[in-house]
Amino acid sequence: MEQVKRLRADGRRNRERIVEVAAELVAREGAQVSLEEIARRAGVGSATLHRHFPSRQALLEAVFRDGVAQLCARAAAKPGKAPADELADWLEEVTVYTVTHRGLAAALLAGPEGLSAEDICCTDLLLNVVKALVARASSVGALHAGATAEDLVKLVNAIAVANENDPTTARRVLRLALTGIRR
Amino acid sequence: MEQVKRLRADGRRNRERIVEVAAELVAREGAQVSLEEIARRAGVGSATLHRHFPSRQALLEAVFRDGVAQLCARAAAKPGKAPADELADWLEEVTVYTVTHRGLAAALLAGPEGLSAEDICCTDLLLNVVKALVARASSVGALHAGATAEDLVKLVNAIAVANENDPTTARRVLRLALTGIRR
DNA sequence: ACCTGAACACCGTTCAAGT
DNA sequence: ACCTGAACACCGTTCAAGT
Repeated sequence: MEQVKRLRADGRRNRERIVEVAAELVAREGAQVSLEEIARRAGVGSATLHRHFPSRQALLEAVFRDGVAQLCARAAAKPGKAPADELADWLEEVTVYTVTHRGLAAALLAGPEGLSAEDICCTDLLLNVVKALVARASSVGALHAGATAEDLVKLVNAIAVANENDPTTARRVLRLALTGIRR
Repeated sequence: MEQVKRLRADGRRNRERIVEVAAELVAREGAQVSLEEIARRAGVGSATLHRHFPSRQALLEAVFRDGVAQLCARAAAKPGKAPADELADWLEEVTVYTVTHRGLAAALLAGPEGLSAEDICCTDLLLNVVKALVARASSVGALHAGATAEDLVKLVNAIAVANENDPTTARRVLRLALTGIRR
């Protein structure tokens, strides 16, 4: 799943170990965790971490990409609901997933900046799924014209980053946003 | 407007100078600007900054409080629109104000944490206004039951923090959220 | 009462030197 | 080709010593 450049065996081992330790520490301390500490616990020099992952964002993406890809894979396997409900439900699922995986919201918000041009970021994975769901709901006329996939992803990311570790509030605020304020 | 404890004249001057410099640097570099640099440019020792403002959040609040208070004061002076429109318009105004004042979104999101218990934070100022507008719109039955003032402030803060320096997108996403996705 | 400068324990990034 | 450890220029916080 994770596409890795051809590396010498020790290089690959180090890379994997760094991501493993990073996942653990980011989950515990958030996206701002010290890179120095990650390197220390992974048993590598700080320069090694930095060459494998030229930016904090690149490391965060490596930590979260597989999980997000799996989340996206689950989007297809849904029962035959009304397309607008399908979209709403999936946005809710993404929101809860993001909020319960510390550091992911921050990574999504930063998007592709700080990444090398070739690798696709988690935001793009999500965006593709949302685009498909929006197209489906649109085609049956169930969607408001202003509801674009880009803005919906922005909205979900925004709510997630503002409610890290609080899935209950995040879900409630998202539902409010998908419903609108007027009776 | 800014309530200041009784201080010796030189203490008061230093405090004012720190807030002045902080406002300038936060506007230019964002909420994460170095406190060390603020102290340096204000011509005080870092310890002095730290005693006047025991946390970064306390300094940010001091930087933004007056502006937010003025924004809140403007809420009353509105023509006689439908209450739900009045609420929507004001939320839009807050969003644009926040997004165009760099660092404010981060300060609002952090809320009262890192502040001494007595001083009221910017979030509370906004919340009071939104509560009043929600009550008015609710009383004429124009509002969806799920739309609480607390969640609306959360929503606005979320959208603002995710769209710093991009008022166009922020406004568009907010309108989407206030309208809902369904046709 | 309030200030300063130094001390402390960090941090991210880069680079020469190793294997 | 990949690694390491040290060097560099920072950072926030605290504390002794000053006025």
